[in-house]
Amino acid sequence: MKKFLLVDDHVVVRSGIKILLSDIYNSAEIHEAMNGESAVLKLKEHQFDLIIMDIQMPNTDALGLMEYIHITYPEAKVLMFSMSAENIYAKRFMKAGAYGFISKEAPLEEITRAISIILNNKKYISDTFAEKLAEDSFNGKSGNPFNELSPREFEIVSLLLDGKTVTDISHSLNIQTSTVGTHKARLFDKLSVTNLLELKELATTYNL
Amino acid sequence: MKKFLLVDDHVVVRSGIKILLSDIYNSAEIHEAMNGESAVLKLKEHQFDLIIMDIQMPNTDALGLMEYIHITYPEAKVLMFSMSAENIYAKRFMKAGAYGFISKEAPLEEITRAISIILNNKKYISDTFAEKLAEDSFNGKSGNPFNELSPREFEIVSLLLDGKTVTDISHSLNIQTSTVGTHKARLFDKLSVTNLLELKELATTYNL
DNA sequence: TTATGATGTAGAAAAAATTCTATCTTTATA
DNA sequence: TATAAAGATAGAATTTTTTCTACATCATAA
Repeated sequence: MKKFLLVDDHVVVRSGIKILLSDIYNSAEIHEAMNGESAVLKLKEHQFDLIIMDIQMPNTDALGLMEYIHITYPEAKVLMFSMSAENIYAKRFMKAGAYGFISKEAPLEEITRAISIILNNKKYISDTFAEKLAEDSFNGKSGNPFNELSPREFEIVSLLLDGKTVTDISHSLNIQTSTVGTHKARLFDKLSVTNLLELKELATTYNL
Repeated sequence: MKKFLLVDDHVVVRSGIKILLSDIYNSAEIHEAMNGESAVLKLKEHQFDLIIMDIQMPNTDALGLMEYIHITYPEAKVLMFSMSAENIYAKRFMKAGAYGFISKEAPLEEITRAISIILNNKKYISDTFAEKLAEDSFNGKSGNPFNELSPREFEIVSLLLDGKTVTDISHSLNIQTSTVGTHKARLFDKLSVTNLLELKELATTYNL
């Protein structure tokens, strides 16, 4: 008999997954937690076959929780659920020990497939995400993406995150705006972001 | 026998609500739509007792859909579902003709209560939302600066927060970039922000 | 009912940002 | 050490954004 733990702050989402699970794994034991705190308690009381966790919960640091679980229960298998499509967090969560990362927008079959793959002790990686990963490991990159930045790029990224414009930066660094622009384009590329807000988000997750 | 329509892009959420509904209203007929387009089709085919709709769906302008429903089927009753807590959107949706607005974080009882109230032809307003409304009318001004924005400005601020550029917006709204620029400048002024990051921060503190 | 202010729109001009290409320099590394 | 890769820099051309002005519409308060 399988034991599942659902960590999500939304009742309807939990119910939805619950139905899905009990449909496939009859007589499964399904526990729920609506935040990190109650998840930690549940984990102390039970040993789960699979933990399904939302990445965005108010008052809960999902990444921190993932790391905690991985360290405290190394064999625990966690499938991360994201409200939005595969995003910049995926890699981070996989690195923190998650067994899979999937969007709630994914079709039912993909969700059930992810679950069954993980229950068979394999990691689940969506096609689009796999591509990204392959690309990265091919390039030998790993770790904090901000570490890939050159000193000058890092200097500029900090100013950018401070709300400074390209022109501001060109003034305070005494270089041309085209130079700042070039740095900016290169650093956006290295960090795989396409706009300031994404950059901000990335910086926040790496608490820069 | 009741007829429901669920409009939400997430399978798990739809299933969750479905269970909830069929638990209370046995033999209810529950239809599903995963986007605005299919919702419109469903609406042409059936007459629903209640429409439950997510406010955030990719490729779907939920507010526009709400307005469309209200105009095309004036007696239709729509309960808006929001992923985040009651937020700035609530007021707008109620204004657009919604019968209720509720967070998916709400406890199960509140959700079922909201549904039954609306089925009895009354509008449902959550306590916290009612409080906010009262507060607003008491202060004359809202505590939330986003309420000062005009509909168009609000539309644009949402897209901006979505990482869309001025040009992107001008295309999707079929207006000139200068027009978008004007709106942007006015809304920055109203919100007293000077750049996108400040806007984002403000939006976050008001959990938009 | 009229005047006022907010709103939605855009043209034109100006400013800012981006892109592309090309140096020169520094730093690995075969 | 020679050579290639990575980094810092810009000029020029182009694209995007901003700003300023203007005008029509609409709601509303006097």
